[in-house]
Amino acid sequence: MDALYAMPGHLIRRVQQASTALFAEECAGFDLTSVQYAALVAIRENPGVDATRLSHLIAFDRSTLGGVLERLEGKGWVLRSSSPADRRVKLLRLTLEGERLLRQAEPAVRRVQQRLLEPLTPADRAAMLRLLARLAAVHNDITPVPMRAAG
Amino acid sequence: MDALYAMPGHLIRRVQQASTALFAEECAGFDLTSVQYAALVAIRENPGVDATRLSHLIAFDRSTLGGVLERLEGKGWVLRSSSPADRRVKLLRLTLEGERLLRQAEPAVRRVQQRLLEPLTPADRAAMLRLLARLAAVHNDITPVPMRAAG
DNA sequence: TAATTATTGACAGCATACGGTCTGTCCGTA
DNA sequence: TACGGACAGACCGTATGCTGTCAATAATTA
Repeated sequence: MDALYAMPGHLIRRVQQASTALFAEECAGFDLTSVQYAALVAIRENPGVDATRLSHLIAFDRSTLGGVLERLEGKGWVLRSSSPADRRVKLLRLTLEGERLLRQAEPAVRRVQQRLLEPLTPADRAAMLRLLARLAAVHNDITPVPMRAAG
Repeated sequence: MDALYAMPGHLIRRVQQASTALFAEECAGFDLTSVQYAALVAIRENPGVDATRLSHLIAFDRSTLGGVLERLEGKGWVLRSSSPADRRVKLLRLTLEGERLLRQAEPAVRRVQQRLLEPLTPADRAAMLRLLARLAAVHNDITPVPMRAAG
């Protein structure tokens, strides 16, 4: 069992669990998950994206993203409109409600990030960010998005 | 969007994604997920545990673990037997098949852990492990297992 | 001992996460 | 211009991950 507790895979899973729990706690009042938050931010910064490009931006599986967008649309935070240029595509943008929610939630999300690394010293926090970014970047080069959109 | 890519929460999610992808790749022939592997190892090291104690050991939600155990039992790797001492409890142990599979999969799992941190320098690998362990330990003190079993 | 409380596993329900498939659509090319 | 391949979104199926609830049973206490 020592082996299991020392495995990076297991440790990363635990930290991810902590991250999700902190997000849920801080954003309890917003009916918002971390996944939905990432999607909203990406849509705000890229109004008019389609779902496939969005899935690349935030590294979601396309199937997963479909459900996420459906719920965001249901809550009135996102609009999906057919593209006049390409009838396959649905363009995404935030509603005013969506933008308002995002502004309101941002302080809570900042607290999540802060609390997540709080147990570390400032130097260790910087190191952790650097190392995570490095691993994420390498993975990004190898598998930009879970399988399906690699080619 | 820069903000999103620099958030530890997002980065951890990406690294966890990489970890899962590597596990799936290395263990493709075993019909085994990382979650199932952790459960098998913990049962091997603690023969006769019940599901609730097991969920503490590997930090799974109890409900989630139920489904995992069901699948492991279905594949003939785990036995669930009623406890004579407490009729609420089902005791868990590996079958011979389960032990055999675990032995066979272990090299692949080691490769996963190695490949996951391979992009880092040896010094950075050690740092990463230390920092992850620190964060996981702190979270462990605060929420031993997702909600339900904290008391 | 009887009533209360706690615990265990099962189940329902929602939200990711991923792979596979299908239909409709676009686009380059013959 | 017809055709084959690439691509977009919709679905389906499986596996986590978590919350809440329930019945059975154990432990505690009045």
